Amino acid sequence: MGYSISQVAEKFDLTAHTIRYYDKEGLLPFIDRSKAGNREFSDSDLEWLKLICCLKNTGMPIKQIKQYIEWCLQGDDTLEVRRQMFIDHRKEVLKQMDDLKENLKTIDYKLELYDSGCSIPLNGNKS
Amino acid sequence: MGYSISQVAEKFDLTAHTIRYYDKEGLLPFIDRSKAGNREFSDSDLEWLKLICCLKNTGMPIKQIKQYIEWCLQGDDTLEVRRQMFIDHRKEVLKQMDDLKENLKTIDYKLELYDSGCSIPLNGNKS
DNA sequence: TTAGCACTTTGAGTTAGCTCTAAGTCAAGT
DNA sequence: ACTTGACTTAGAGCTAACTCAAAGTGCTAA
Repeated sequence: MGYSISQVAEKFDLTAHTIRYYDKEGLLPFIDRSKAGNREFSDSDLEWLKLICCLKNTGMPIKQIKQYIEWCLQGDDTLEVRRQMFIDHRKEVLKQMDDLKENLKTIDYKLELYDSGCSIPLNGNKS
Repeated sequence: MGYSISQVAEKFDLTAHTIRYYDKEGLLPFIDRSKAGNREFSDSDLEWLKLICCLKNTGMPIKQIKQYIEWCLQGDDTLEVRRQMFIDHRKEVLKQMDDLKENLKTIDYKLELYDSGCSIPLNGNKS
């Protein structure tokens, strides 16, 4: 039977609109249809969508995800370029984590000032 | 003398356009002007901008940052609401770090598959 | 004094990623 | 047969955050 678009939407905390948008953008070229023309997601499709969400949530643009999907469809000739994409993207994710850690320090510093009851946290007369 | 907009732009890896946009949106109501009408940033202004960039880079919308700036200008009456804002935002940053860690696992798993030379990483015939 | 450059403003345009509407199809329940 | 509800498409609309263009001002150096 497979999953309907609304079941998948619920599972992934997306809307059906968004999933159709991803499909339209070429991110889901492998989804089967029922006789009525409705999308039917298999378990393997859910794995694909999970990866797509992972890439999207780590800041990869839709267009680049689409590029990756196209490489996948092209077969083993693109194995190396796909591997390299993950290596590059991994580096960006690590950068994001570092940046987040740095920014957390700034936030914690501000919180210390607020918690200490100091009303002049930053510059003497405005913060 | 203070810093010109282009000096600040360089320092923060922003464009002068973007800084003017932030100013227009009410994020920089404290910047002084030279006789010629040009913005002159003080060291204290740079601290403000640093905090603004920190909040922006951790996903806070411009409108909410503007709200914070307005609270700051209102004085000590808003100390508690500002403190609470940082507490809430800190929680969101921690959530982002957790999500990033989870997604990194997925990426590392894919990389293992690619590195092991397996051409069928996800679902048997398409990835 | 004139050229050049960095700055100014207003307001329009761009991009990404949705988000929604309209009009319609299909299958199941009463 | 009819209603209900989930699905379909094409395409328009929306929001956030820039990004740029046009027209103009004011300092500085030759």
